[in-house]
Amino acid sequence: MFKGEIMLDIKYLRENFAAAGKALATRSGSVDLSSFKQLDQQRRDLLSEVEALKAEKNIVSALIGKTKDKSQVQGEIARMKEVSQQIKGLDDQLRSVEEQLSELLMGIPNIPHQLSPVGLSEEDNVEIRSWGEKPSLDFTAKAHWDLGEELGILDFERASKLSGARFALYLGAGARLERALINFMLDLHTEQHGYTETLPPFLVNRASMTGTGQLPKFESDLFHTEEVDLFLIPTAEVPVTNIHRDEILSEKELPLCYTAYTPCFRKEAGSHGRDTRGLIRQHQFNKVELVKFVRPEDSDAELESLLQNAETVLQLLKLPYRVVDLCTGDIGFSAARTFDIEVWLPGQEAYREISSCSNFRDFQARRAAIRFRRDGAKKPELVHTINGSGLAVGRTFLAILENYQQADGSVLIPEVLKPYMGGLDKIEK
RNA sequence: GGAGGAGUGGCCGAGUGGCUUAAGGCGGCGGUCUUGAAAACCGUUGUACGCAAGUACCGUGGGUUCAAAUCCUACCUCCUCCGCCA
Repeated sequence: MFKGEIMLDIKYLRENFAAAGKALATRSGSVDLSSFKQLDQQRRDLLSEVEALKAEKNIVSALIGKTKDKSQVQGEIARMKEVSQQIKGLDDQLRSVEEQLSELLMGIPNIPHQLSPVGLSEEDNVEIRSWGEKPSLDFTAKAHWDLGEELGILDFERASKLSGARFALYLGAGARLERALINFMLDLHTEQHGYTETLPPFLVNRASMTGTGQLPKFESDLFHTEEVDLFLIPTAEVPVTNIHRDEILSEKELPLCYTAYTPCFRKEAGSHGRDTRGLIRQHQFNKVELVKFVRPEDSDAELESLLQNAETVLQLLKLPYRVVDLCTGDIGFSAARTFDIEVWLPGQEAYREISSCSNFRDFQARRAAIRFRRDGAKKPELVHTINGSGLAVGRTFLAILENYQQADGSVLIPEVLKPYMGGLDKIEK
């Protein structure tokens, strides 16, 4: 039953138990499926037992209803009273078994895509292409936090006074540049790439977080509001994907493509000591997200085109990057396949992630009950969902600072952003 | 925050304890008629689990009853009025 929710893929797991376990084993972290078979069998046994009793109850109750003289059916009434108690008991057992089963299933990550390279960690990711020339500077490249503070467009000290570590205060041309990037990205994706702009809530409920896979497993990564049971979104993926939760779409409206600018909030629990300086890892950052709902047979191609839409942003900004195919050990919980785009940062002499584009196949669609009906078909099918950053705005901002820095400490404005900067072509002291 | 009202199928809407496996209408689909179309008429039209019989679902969760869309209860959402507020 699992009221309201779509049955998790119990049938698939039942029929492909060994294969699923094997595929999941290539992921990082262990998945314990040992209790599945027993719970599944218990559930089915209870279900058939309780349904038989309910069928009997329905028939006898109808008979009692039709009988005018209730004294003739006192025996039936007494018996049904007992049957009702039995049903109540069995329903309680069933609910408990289903809760355990649901908890187990909700904790199982997505099965990796067949095309994802098998590997244990980041080390085994596969670079599939790179674009652009790394700038050859005839001076020592500065890190963006030094550049930003010297130019007076970033103030980390005051941000920490306001909120604490891992927050940033943008000032003047810096604030303007962040806003310019948001507008530039949204305009590009809506006007050139065919996405519909959305501006969703930044706080969502448990059902939404569960639909996309953040809950129940990753609650500790999320900011939560105390008085009402809501969470600050860690990515626009959550509200935007959940737009169509519990809906049946029609085949002709697919693919549905949305873009959204939102701030994102992450606790970054467990990353103490990493990227403590600068904009790389913040509790709050801006991101423009791309989200697609597609037919299953289109999802591989649609991921590729979404990836290109994200790459286009970097190409227009003339920022060098590479694309990495994540291996099975490095893919996130909900994703089946993920391409990361990593931008070149001269200040760190390293590529750093600036976008993550994933095909979730039917994983989120199942949890969030997002389906579509093919033309002429009777039964609805699960859609595939795809999303990716297009791009992380804060990281784009810092990539511009580091790649466009000049010997005198000033920073040039990329050509395509000038109209968004009121014609400004350089940030200087 | 205070006082009222309401949540029923894709949509509108009837239903205040048992011939409701939810009336009727609209929309959708199929058909009859037509040179074709419209109109009219006839039929059909939710989701999940299950091989099936069947079971569940009338905002959500509990409860009362042999029997709940219908009664009780808590919560959620929306509407109206008052207060406060960007």
